[in-house]
Amino acid sequence: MEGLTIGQVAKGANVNIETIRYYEKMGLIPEPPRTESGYRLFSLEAIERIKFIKRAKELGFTLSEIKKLLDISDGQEFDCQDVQRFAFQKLKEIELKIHDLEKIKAILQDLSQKCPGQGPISECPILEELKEGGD
Amino acid sequence: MEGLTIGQVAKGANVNIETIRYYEKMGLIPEPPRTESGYRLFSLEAIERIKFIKRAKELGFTLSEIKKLLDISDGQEFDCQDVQRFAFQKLKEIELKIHDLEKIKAILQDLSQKCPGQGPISECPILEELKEGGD
DNA sequence: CTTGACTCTGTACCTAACTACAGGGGCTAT
DNA sequence: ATAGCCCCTGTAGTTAGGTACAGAGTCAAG
Repeated sequence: MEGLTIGQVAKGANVNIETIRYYEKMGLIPEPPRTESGYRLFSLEAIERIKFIKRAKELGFTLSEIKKLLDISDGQEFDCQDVQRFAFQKLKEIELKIHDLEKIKAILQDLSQKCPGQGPISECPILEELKEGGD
Repeated sequence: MEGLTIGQVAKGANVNIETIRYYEKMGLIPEPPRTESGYRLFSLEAIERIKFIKRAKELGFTLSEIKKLLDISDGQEFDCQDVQRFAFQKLKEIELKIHDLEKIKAILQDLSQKCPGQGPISECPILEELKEGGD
């Protein structure tokens, strides 16, 4: 049998089976070919695609943003101007995210240095540092 | 009248009023003092706190993670070892997030360069680039 | 001293993103 | 050839994170 079953893909990408069918229904992954009896047959790429979706979600992107990203990368998005606009906007967002993450990172580093392994923490400048992140 | 009404805070943080009450109920913001008639009176800090929550959400943190972060920064978390462990783990996560964002950023830059402003896009290595982000 | 905008509590409703059946069929090792 | 695990569709239920009333009280301006 050529290709992976849905269960193998689920295991490989560490999601559950229903999630894969859900992504398929939502258009995030292409409909795979089927066996005679109707079983889905996936390629290894499907695993990578699902892993990507997972990562992007953890970065705060919604499934519909991720779909757009994937559509573009698949060449499904033909209006180049639209792509440019989308890419530019996402780039700004990503830069802001990186910026904010760097700040939280610095704060956490600071925090864990101030914490000697015992006793209470006095005060932390977490909010001060993040007053202006953007909107 | 000393302090801000919930409506003013909502406007200032650009969220709606119900969200603020929801965050209060969830323990993300402290219960503010009240007027005689029962109106909440917030300080400016409340706005910053809510803005922080908003930003952190956009970075893919859940409200309960954000709560933990805030509890620690408020000094509500007294077990220093626990703080250390949490901080260390979050630092790893953040570094991974930054790393993945940098990758998506590079891809988008690449994409928008390949896109001259007209015609279809051929193929994009978006998945190739993100094969191993971590899990 | 009333009108309109604001606030209160409590409960119900909503969307995104799953997750869990139910009922039925397929595959494979003994 | 049957037991045990896998897959199918379809539909219903769940969780997180809000959002929207309803019904009642409050405040500030004219």
